[in-house]
Amino acid sequence: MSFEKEITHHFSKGHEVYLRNISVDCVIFGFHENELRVLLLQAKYAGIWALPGGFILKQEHMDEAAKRILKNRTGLDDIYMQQFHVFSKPERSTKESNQQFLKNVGIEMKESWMFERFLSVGYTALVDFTEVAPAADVFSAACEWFNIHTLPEMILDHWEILDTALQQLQSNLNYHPIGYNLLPEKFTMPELQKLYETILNRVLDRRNFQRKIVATNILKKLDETKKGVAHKAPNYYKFDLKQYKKALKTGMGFEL
Amino acid sequence: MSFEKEITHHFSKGHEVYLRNISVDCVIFGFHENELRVLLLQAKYAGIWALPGGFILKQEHMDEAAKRILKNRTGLDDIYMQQFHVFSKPERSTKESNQQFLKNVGIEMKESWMFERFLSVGYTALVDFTEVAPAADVFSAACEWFNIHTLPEMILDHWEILDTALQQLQSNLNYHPIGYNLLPEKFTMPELQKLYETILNRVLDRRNFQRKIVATNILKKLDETKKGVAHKAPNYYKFDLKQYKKALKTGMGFEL
DNA sequence: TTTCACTGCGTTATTATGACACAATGATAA
DNA sequence: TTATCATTGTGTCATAATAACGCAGTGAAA
Repeated sequence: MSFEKEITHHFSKGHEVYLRNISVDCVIFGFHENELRVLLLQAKYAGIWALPGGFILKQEHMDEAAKRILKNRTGLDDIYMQQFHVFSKPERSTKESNQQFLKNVGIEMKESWMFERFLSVGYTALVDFTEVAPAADVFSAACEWFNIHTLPEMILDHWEILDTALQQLQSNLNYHPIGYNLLPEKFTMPELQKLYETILNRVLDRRNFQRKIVATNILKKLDETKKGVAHKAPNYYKFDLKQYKKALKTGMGFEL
Repeated sequence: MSFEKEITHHFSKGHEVYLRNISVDCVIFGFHENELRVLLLQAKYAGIWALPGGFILKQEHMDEAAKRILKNRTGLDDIYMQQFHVFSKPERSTKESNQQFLKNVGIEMKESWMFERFLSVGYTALVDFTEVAPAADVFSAACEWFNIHTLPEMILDHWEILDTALQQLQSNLNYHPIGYNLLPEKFTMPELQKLYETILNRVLDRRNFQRKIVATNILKKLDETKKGVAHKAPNYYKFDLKQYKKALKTGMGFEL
């Protein structure tokens, strides 16, 4: 299908497939080079950026919709995602921006379900940066990672959505060992600490951090040290999946 | 307007006023006689119970919709409410039950926005039991308080919604001093402790509880003791609103 | 071979927590 | 009038958790 046809179809027939008035936006976090990053899409004909989002199929669980969106943008399957908030300001309507988008494409349309007001449900995903293959969709010109401290201008209330996700990530980190999803399978203690420091945005005592994280029992120390590194080589660790899941459920005492 | 006319109008024209495919359900907690209670509505013609719920007006913030629903059922204004989860199972559709409802009323209708699938956003409200005047709506035969341990049969997934709300209340209680909304203006230390014990569903040491709650600085001890009580009269306390709000924001360390 | 930045494994002082003791109170019963 | 007794207010102590810091080991680079 041609680009214009696809757009026209989505605007004129989409309401036959999707639920009305409600959308899903995903805040996809990754960790790379000691930086916390989020995956953003660049809207075509505008240059402005947006969170990867989409709509819920008429017979689809909302969680499945979020996973479908994640899969399309990252190629990743079977990732833990979590809804965290519904954004519902009446002014967050996409009417003008969607009409502008159509105009830019060169399509005229008087009415569309896409011109109505949308609530948006925010989802958080934590992914292993090294496994992601960012892919744009038909509405987007680009799909890229951004450091959370150097974000570009974003459409609508997407900055607010992102900020809320970040706050939730920070407070979750205090009670749940979140690292599992953001790091490669094996990692060093300094890497894990940097992840925590980056998310919490403060420095932690190296030795106390190690003591507490080891006390949770969620780590397995591997018989392998990092190679080709200046100074003393740190040991590799990996998560003990069984203990980790147990810890997630009980929400273990875990203050840093 | 007659009852039948009102129903017919809601089913045939409601989509011109409300957003589609999305509803709001409220879990309204109260505390009375050392019991945690929730406010439920009894559906007409069915006898089965339901959480007070409703829909979002086309130009209304979702929080306002929740407050409107609360106000209509309790008469209360200006109450703190919080969204806590979106329930989105495709099977939670209200189609059959709504068709059955119409049939019972004696109305025939082939199509209605009310037959479509609805996602529901759960809201929690904490109210002062003594101030509430439960009021049924046009769909409901009764509006009553239920002890959370002796709940009646409920429609759809409303038990799941209530259970999720309760869990969230419990975990919030560990980090935020929630009592303010559930108690009358002045209260005794044993009353406050009973509230915590009821929500957490375990007994707490009287002396350690007092030490910790006083340490948070959110209470003001009044120069007044409870009258007409057997044994030693407990002192009255009230919340120091300023300190209380500060504590809510910082999410003070507060484990029980 | 030395330097140096970093890692791994400790110690100590302070604070928070859980478990329990005891005197004070005031309606009720003797 | 006085004794009783369940309940409240305050305090103590042993233990656990936490923060702050020391020091030796390692291995690439100088």
